[in-house]
Amino acid sequence: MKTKSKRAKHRLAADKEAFLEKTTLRKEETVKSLQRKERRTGRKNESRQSGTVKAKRTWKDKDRRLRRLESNERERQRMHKLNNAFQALREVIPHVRAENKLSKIETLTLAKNYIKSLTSTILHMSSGHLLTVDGTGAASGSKLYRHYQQQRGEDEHDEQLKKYSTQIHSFRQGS
DNA sequence: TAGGCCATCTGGTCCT
DNA sequence: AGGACCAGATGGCCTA
Repeated sequence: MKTKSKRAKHRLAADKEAFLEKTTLRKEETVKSLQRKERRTGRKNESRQSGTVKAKRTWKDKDRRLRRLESNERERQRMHKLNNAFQALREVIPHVRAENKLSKIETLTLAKNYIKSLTSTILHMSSGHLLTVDGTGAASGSKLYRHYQQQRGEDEHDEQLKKYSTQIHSFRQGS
């Protein structure tokens, strides 16, 4: 695992505004490069086309170009939403230092193991509680527990906890 | 400088 | 038909 502390610190130091500025800058650069590209291809097309055919094509090209730009914008918005969701997920995963920004793949992997460890913990606790209360183990909680054991095996609980805490540890180490 | 991560563009496919 | 979703390509930034 790659060390992230420096980059993460740098990212946090730069506030949201700076980030937005950067994004805008990137966007402007992209637009400029697209315009350059367009001018190049435009010149090429101009040399090939003539008369009304040329006018029609230009109109069609402009229309197509406009649609493309619109769908690019929508795609950008969609990706921003996705990134917001990633950020929200990062914020609910405990025991990770705030400045240690997780990558997307790290976020997903850690979240998966966290959910697994929580699930097995809850099932263990509810099963133990119900068994001591009614002594039969016939309650729905312990049925659920038995089902979980059939699916996962008895040692899975400790495995999940170990896996999760190891992962947390490795992120803390920045390894 | 190589490699990882990310944002964006793009064309294809699916869905409403 | 038009928007949403997806995956590949590309290029920029950052770190070791």
